[in-house]
Amino acid sequence: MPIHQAIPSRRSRRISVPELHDGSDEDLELLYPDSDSETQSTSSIPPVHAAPSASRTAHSRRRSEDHIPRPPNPFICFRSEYCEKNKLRGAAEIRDHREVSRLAGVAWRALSLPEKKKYEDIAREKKSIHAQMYPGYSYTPGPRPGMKGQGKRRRVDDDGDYEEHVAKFKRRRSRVYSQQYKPEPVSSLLDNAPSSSFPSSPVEESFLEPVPRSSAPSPDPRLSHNTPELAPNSSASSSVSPLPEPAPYTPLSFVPEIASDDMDDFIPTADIPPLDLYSPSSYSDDLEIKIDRSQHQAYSQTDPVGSQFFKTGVPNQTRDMFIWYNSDGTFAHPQLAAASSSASSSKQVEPQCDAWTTNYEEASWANPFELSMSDIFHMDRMSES
DNA sequence: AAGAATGAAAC
DNA sequence: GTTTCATTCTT
Repeated sequence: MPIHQAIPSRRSRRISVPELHDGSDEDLELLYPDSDSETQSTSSIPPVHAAPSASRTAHSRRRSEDHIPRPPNPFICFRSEYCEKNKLRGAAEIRDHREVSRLAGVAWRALSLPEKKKYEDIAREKKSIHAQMYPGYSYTPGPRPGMKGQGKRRRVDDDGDYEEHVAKFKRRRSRVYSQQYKPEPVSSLLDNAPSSSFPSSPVEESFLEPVPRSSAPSPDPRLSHNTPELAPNSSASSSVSPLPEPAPYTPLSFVPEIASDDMDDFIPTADIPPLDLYSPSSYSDDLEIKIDRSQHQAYSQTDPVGSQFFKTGVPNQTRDMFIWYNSDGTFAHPQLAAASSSASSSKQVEPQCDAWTTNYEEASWANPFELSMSDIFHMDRMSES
């Protein structure tokens, strides 16, 4: 591991660090897993200035010696792990970390809520450790562009960068959009196709209109017993389905409202994320599956999971691959589970959310990616306005 | 030094 | 609402 030098800061950031924590290296290790607290010393390194990340990583920006990095957010935690796992596995190595970030983003968005929560917990934990270590810490971002003669604003108006700036803005918007479920006209999608990350594919047919959220599938931990691998290995990807035989797919109460026009029917369901680095070049658009999990701010009791939409024409079997199964082959999908157990019910089964707080991987997920990632087409939504 | 992702926290 | 910065490491 390369150790980056701490570079003299361009401006000193004030961090109030009134007291030093009693600094256990364990804490450090937890917060910054990669830092080797051992090498660092013969003890007594004042952990105060010890924000390991500050010197080691930190985006190679100039930071003062005693800069204290922010605690990582859930996504950053996820991304780190994502990187690590793939490194370990020796999966197709992607050097360009911009690409890694894109893929991590895809994976993140496809993550189930319980899985996401896992990283939120991790982030919370790190945050709390951070707070222990730096009691008086408060985040102090650099100067904002608003004031001052745009001193530090990223130059965007030199027509060279403007487009990129816009693109970036839209990208950012897009995730907001996906979180908020606002419908977007197809045309704008076309105009703003995500470009490089994903195959430019026949977007003509658009997906999009978010289907009214019905209660989404959720795992029922009570029915499962073991902990399947979260991350499918890419190697296994070719073998299709050691999965439990899917029951006939019967969209119970979540039959999508079909918007007539160019709107195809979408069937909301669930999936697991690819915890792997897939080369975008391996994507193909012959099978059009829309992966679009919405994110919810709260872990709603009734609608805990985001939705995913499949285009019409996707074979039932394929769709079924995306449905959650328990490891014993029973349905994790609350509705399907209810249907199979009691014929009478079209009523919804409320997922047990408290189980989610502790059991992240209990339910076995049908792994759509075992179909091979190449069958999956992801499309970011773009939004203006 | 920039950039790619998302989210927290600060303006 | 908008900006920075947290992680990672190549380009």
